[in-house]
Amino acid sequence: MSLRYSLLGLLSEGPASGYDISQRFKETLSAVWPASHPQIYTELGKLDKEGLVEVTEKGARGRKAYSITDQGKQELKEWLAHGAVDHTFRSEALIRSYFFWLMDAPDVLHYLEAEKKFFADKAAEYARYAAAKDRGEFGNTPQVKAARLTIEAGVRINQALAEWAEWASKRV
Amino acid sequence: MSLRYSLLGLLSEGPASGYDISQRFKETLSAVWPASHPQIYTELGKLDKEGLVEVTEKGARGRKAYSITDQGKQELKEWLAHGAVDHTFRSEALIRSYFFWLMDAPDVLHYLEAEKKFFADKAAEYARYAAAKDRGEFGNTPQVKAARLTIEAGVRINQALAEWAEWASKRV
DNA sequence: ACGGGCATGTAAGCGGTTACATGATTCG
DNA sequence: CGAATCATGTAACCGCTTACATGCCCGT
Repeated sequence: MSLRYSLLGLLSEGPASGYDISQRFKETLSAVWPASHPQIYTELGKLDKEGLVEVTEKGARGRKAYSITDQGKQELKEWLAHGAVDHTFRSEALIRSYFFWLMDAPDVLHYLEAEKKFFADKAAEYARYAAAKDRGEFGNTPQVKAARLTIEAGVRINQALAEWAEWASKRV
Repeated sequence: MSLRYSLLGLLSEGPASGYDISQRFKETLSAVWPASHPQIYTELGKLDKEGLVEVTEKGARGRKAYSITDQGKQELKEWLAHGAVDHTFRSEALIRSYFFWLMDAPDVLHYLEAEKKFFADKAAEYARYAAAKDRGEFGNTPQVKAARLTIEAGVRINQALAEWAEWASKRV
């Protein structure tokens, strides 16, 4: 259901094609939710059939720009106001730590080193993006402000995990 | 693939039934990876067919205890040593922050308040568990030490998100 | 003895990934 | 003009969830 409402939310900012949405996802939302392009295209098709979005523009090479309908807006607001929150958390990378006892210490340290770097780089990448938003490079619309909050979560999670990797390697 | 290797890893600690594994998952691993019981039972069946695990004990009311085979051990070690790490991160709860601009400020604050509490509670729950492990209540085997690292990641992520919710509510 | 939770499963369906396919532009 | 990349999709498959089904054991 998450992708569904993500699409409705993104289309609330204005009409967009599948490709547009794919790009916008990469910028910020991908920090907290992945979305592949086939899934986006098929989901847009479903939303269209259900009348929650509609094609309002056709451009070059088969480009179809979708707009959210009133029904779509209503469903999105309903979800935001009353939809249950799913707190499920998934991280394959962390599963492995549970099985460190099956690995040699040097391999574990090597793994943790790489993980630390990965998370630190991600955190830095998101932090740069956040700083650009703070400088007003994307304007100061409510949308940008909200996205600023989301990206901050990305920064903090990745920072926390980089520190965790550091801490863990001292314990091995 | 993650569940598959989680099962092989858990069975490396000793024979266990589907239910046993379900319980052990809840204790620690569920902080970083969810696993429902139907999925566990079906995956154990598949692993059995492939010869990576085998039924070594049959008990009351159809209980089947599985053990990891040599082939299973080998496949697990191969994964731990050379398997690619998937860093995908999923959190429905954070998606919503991207759409705060569609909500009334009071609703947003209310949502963030609840989120903060949720994450703080989770962090505290995992921290209690970690403290018990540090006190040696579960022994001091390599397995317990590794699980200690995993649970620490759970603590830190949830702490980070509780702080994020606090920070975000000041920015609304 | 029987009600509630323990324990084990099966089946259907959806969400999501991977692989494949194709035409349209842009750039060197 | 050819290569790379942009942009849009389709199909098959798999992981995972939800709902259903069932028998056993324990406490009252």
